[in-house]
Amino acid sequence: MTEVAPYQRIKDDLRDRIHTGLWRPGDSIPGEMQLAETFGCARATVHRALRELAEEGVLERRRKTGTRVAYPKGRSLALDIPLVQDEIRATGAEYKYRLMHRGMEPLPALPAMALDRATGDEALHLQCLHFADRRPYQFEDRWIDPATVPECKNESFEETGPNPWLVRNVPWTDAEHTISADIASEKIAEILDIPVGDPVLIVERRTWNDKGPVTMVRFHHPGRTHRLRTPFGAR
Amino acid sequence: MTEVAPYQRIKDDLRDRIHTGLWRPGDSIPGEMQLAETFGCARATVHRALRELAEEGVLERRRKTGTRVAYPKGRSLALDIPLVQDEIRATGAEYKYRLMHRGMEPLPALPAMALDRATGDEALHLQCLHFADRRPYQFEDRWIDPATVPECKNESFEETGPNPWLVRNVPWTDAEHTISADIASEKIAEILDIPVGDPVLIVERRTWNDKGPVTMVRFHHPGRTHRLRTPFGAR
DNA sequence: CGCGACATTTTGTATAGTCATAAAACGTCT
DNA sequence: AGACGTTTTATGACTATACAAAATGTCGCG
Repeated sequence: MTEVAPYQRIKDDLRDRIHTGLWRPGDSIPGEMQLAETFGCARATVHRALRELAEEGVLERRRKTGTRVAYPKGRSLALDIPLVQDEIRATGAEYKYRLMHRGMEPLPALPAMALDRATGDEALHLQCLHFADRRPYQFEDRWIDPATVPECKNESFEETGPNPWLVRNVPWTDAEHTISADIASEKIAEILDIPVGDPVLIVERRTWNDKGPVTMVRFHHPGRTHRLRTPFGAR
Repeated sequence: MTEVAPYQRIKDDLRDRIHTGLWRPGDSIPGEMQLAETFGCARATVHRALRELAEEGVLERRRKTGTRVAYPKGRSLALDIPLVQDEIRATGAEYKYRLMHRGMEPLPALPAMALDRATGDEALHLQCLHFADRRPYQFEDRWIDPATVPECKNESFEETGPNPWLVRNVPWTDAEHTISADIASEKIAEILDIPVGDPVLIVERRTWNDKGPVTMVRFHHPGRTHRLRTPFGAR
């Protein structure tokens, strides 16, 4: 029943040989044809296993030279960044959303640069608060480029946050995330209901379309309580 | 030019249909056979395109039901966490390493829990500083489980940091990362040469083997200057 | 000796055909 | 009508084969 697919068995087997140290970084491993023979399967099956392992960064493949065990590079760490409401509801807490500010405004220097526009160009500025069990959980400070997303001007964002709306209505192709730490300014402290000087964890996101920059947003979290964590067993 | 592989063209084409809104989340898309016909290729080629798009989370596939466009879930964000020395040297700065402390010590409560051992069990405790151009860049506070990695007791870690050594000598299978923000305590402030109360970005990592927990480590970075960022164009 | 043309090797991709598997739809029997 | 087994259908996986592309090594010519 839970018969594993052959290509999976091969992947696991090869991974094992690396994890046990039988094959070490830099080692050349047998060619596809030879492996196919030892595993008693077609080359295509071995190929798939090797291809996927290479995609995961475990192996490095070059034509003619063959396949070798990759030197461990930096870990690439897969963080899950779910929609806030999902994240909060997953913990069993009650989610609440409040729009604090909405208006077309000239872009200050920093967001302008982030959106690749000139300082002073008009853009939609949104500030929202997300609550978990009536306590501030995340402060969202967002700019949306009306040139790329003209529909945003007709949205009030009173009821639903910009994130779900954007995710649903504006497909994007590229994103960049930046994570940093800061301390709460007076304004941020008041908004998040924490003492001035407390740590704040900041996630900044910029997204692009084929048409250009879509939005740039900074999420502020109370740093003492908030953590970003990878799911266990990410391989 | 047909320099791109057909399965890639198909992937891009399908992605486009989604990004342009032709196909929207929840929509069913044509079956493999039908797509194969419209693209003028074999079913296997379409299959590969669909499989990879499903792996990327763009599509959802169920037998008999067919393939449909996935509702955008949380983004999973791939952070690169390179070895410190690579990270520093990549910026052109000079890298320097200093071992501050090394000793077999009874585990305090927190690291003990992280390593899944009893408080008071002996483990190897290391504290190191990594410099970029003579300025403190990262403070590393690490515990290594000697039960899983007995060789660690013979390593001085005077010259090379524990990270490269572990990466090279102790294969691991699972890792968990946690990112959080804090403010500099007196001790951390002195070590990192920043004012007390400044923000600190903390990355914590736990890694496992088939034999059990390997190591747990906390990296402290000056938060005003340090950023974690995703590589651009991660799709 | 230098260097370009060519052959070889190994991975990459495509194809058709087969079998497996899951789930929905259908039909039959009670 | 409802329960249960059968058929249908779409995806999932594997095999075998063929050819393409890339990198390397080699041969031969000037």
